Amino acid sequence: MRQTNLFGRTLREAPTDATTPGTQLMLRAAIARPLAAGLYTWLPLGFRVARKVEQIIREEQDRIGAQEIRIPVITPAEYWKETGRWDALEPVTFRTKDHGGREYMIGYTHEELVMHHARNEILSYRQLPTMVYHFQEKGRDEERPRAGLLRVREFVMKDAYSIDRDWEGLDKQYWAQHGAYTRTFERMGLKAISVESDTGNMGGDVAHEFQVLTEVGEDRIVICPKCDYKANMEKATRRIPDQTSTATVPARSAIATPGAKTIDDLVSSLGLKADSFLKTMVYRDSSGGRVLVTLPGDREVNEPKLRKILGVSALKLEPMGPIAGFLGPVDFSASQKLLDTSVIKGKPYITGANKVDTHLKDVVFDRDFTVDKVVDVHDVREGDACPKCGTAVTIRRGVEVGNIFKFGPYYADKMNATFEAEDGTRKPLMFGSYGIGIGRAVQTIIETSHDDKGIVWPPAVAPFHAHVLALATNDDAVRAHADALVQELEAAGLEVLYDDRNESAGVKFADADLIGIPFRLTVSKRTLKENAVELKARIEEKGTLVPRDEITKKMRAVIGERRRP
RNA sequence: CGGGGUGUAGCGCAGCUUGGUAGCGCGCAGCGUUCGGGACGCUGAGGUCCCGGGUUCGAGUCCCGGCACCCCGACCA
Repeated sequence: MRQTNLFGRTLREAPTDATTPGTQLMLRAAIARPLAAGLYTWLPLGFRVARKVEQIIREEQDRIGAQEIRIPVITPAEYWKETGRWDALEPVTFRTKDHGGREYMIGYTHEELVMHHARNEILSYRQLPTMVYHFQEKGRDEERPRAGLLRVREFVMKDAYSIDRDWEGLDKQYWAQHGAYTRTFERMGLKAISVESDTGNMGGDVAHEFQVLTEVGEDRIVICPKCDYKANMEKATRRIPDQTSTATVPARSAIATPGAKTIDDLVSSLGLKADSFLKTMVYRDSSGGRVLVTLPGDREVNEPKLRKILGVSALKLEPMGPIAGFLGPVDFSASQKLLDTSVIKGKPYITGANKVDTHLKDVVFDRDFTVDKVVDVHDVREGDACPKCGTAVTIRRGVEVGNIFKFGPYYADKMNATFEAEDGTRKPLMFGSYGIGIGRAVQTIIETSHDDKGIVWPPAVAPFHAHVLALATNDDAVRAHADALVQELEAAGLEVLYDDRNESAGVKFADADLIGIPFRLTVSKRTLKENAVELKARIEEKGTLVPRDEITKKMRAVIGERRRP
């Protein structure tokens, strides 16, 4: 590929609205261009990377026996209505109607469609287990796209679906995918770790995410430095010290706390620590009843955990008017009262009195108030005890590059998808799904593999194997030699980007560093004199002269024997 | 969903306070000189100043309304 013909140009300066280093490099190196908020067009350099990422995924999916199919982008409403997700996904999906008024959405994901086909194709246990996958666009009307390709509104995902007779079979295919993911990310140069995750609006209950730790990530991951515990903060738990206070506590009494509407206010006005208080909040459950949630003043509600407990997809604090800020669990009537597991038994707390400017002191759980359920609804923090081994955990940011879900019969039950088992009974198809976002993977590679000059592509996903630079393109001898070299390399099966532009050496070197192709081959008057070519790896400071007649063999060796198809 | 910021040439920005011929750097085109780390000279092209309305003799600039994009926060009782 001649660079004079390359569609898309490199930028000296990144647009100011590109905030992460990877986004800046992605734009500067002509990987992709924005079209609208959260919508990007792949340019040739980026598209080549995306295709290589896809190919690695394809090979690893094929290796575990998954079969490639393709389901349309435009999906009819009827299947989504069977599972209730037509309504549940409304706020985050793109929808349209055909001329006959029939409703469609751009697939947010494809579980329903796979399940629909599966129930028609799979009649007998003899056809199981099986696994299919496809690469297809997903449309998600994200409230807030961000960081270039990291969170967008349309993107290609590889989504795979396993179908089994029973939990045992599902478990086997689930872990086969887990293994495939580990190999897939390793091959594309991503250091991804597997963490326990919440299942969100996907349904089901067992899930892992593959997270790449980086400061630009939007997820927070709880990691135990000692054992193997790793979990998304949305799901993470901690070992709670078994504390019980046996001190004799005087009867509760009211105290005046004018204007002290927050824990911070109370801490500063009463001079006590935040964990001396109980904070109480009111939400609504799925049937519209008031839910009272009480937890220690130094802890915060973990909304994903609470959503799951309440079975709702969105949470909203109930407007409580003037007594907001003075709420407490004593004598408050609600359809459900929840207490967080970290509230210490027997300990006297200060709580709101459900009366303006008033709190109650010496409030003890079980003596002064009772609850319906004690549940884990609090955030884990840096330094909390690991739930497995008790070591202080750390919290890091991560990008979720892949996820795997074990649904079991969840979709089959809703969609009446059954097969005839060996004993003649009808059983639900056991289901799992497994996703990797292509664009996010590419952007994450850039975020985690660059230096101050540009991208450093892992060889397996680089847009080209080699970047040939002809210095002084107006020199006939240099040009002729570079032309011949490129031809020879391409004939040997190498993918070559050829900088044949009439630019200064500095510009060419700078662009080569920016684009980040693993190997740079320089042809110049200087190298011609030695009858050699300068070979420099992107990750090395200096290059070496390689004799002209050995260069192709040498490049074949460093790239591997891989030929172009 | 809320808050903040920004829209002027392909990119980065100035001009707006105080209304009066739309600018700078990079990039781009032509010619010439250069040619191993973002070269130099000369000449030149390139604008719906986000959109609509208003005020005014006159609006990039002032006023009103809208749109787009970016960032932050996810309501903490």
